[in-house]
Amino acid sequence: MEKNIQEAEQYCKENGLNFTPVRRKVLEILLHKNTAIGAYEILDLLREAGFKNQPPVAYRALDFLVQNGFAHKIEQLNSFIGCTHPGKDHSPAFMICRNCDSVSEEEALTRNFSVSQIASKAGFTVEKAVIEARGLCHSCTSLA
Amino acid sequence: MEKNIQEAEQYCKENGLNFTPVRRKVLEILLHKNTAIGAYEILDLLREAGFKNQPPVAYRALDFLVQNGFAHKIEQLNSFIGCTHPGKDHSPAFMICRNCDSVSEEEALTRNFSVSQIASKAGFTVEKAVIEARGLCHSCTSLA
DNA sequence: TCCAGCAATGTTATGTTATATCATGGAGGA
DNA sequence: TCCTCCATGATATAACATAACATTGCTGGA
Repeated sequence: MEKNIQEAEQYCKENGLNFTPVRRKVLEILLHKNTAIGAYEILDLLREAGFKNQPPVAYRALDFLVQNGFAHKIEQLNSFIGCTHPGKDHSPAFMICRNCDSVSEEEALTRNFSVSQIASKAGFTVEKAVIEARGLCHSCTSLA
Repeated sequence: MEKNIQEAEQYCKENGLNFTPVRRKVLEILLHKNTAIGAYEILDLLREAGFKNQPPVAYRALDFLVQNGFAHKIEQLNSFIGCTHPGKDHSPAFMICRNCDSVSEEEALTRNFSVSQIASKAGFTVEKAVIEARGLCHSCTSLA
């Protein structure tokens, strides 16, 4: 945990990113749990820790963390989870347990593994998978 | 389009599902576009068509359609898209174009294809992929 | 030193998405 | 008939997210 924070700090230093107290605190909050946390729950925890607690405070910090690979948004839950191997250009697959709410991040590596392969490696039983890719469709690629 | 509606009607008849006017209308709305539509936009269109337009009206119809495979929710956009091959137990992958906002549904078949394979078949250039699976984690599977 | 520029944070307000809850109506079976 | 079930009507509010403008505090150059 503390090790991950230090790595994040180091990474920021090397890349000219500003690892401010709120951002650090939010990352600490995220890494503290193995479930995803909503922005407003984070906001509560920030207030308890003496930070301001208007929504933008949390969302800005989360933007920063997501932007720079320290956290991910879980779209199905409208919530966020810390990333334990930031910095790398990775393309993760998340396994969300409907029983214990745990979320585990599995590396899809070069994007050449299927959901079922990833899941079975992780011992996860998939009931429903959401796959959404953003990018450029065929015609828009042609135009560019 | 009209053909898809009729198929949906047929499917409902065979499966004891109630294909009511609102549900039909919402499906028509969804199938009319190749982009995803938000619930409140659907609500507006429902009102124009003479339906009631409180939020639950749209959300209930959408629940029905999603539940029964006539539509899908695009999590990244908080919006919905009609499904052109409902009824089957399929596991789709969505290609969302950031330029023209089109959303195309590609079949991931037995879940044994990777996002990149699916995308390249569709001529889609992936910039960011979201993969989220719901189910049971290793420990919760063991307990059951 | 002074101040222009910039990034981050503070603050207020509001927009957007989604659900809980209770009431009403209508079809079909005991 | 009466009861149950499902769908819808209606009201209220919860939960999630961002716009817009003010303030602060640092940094680097004149």
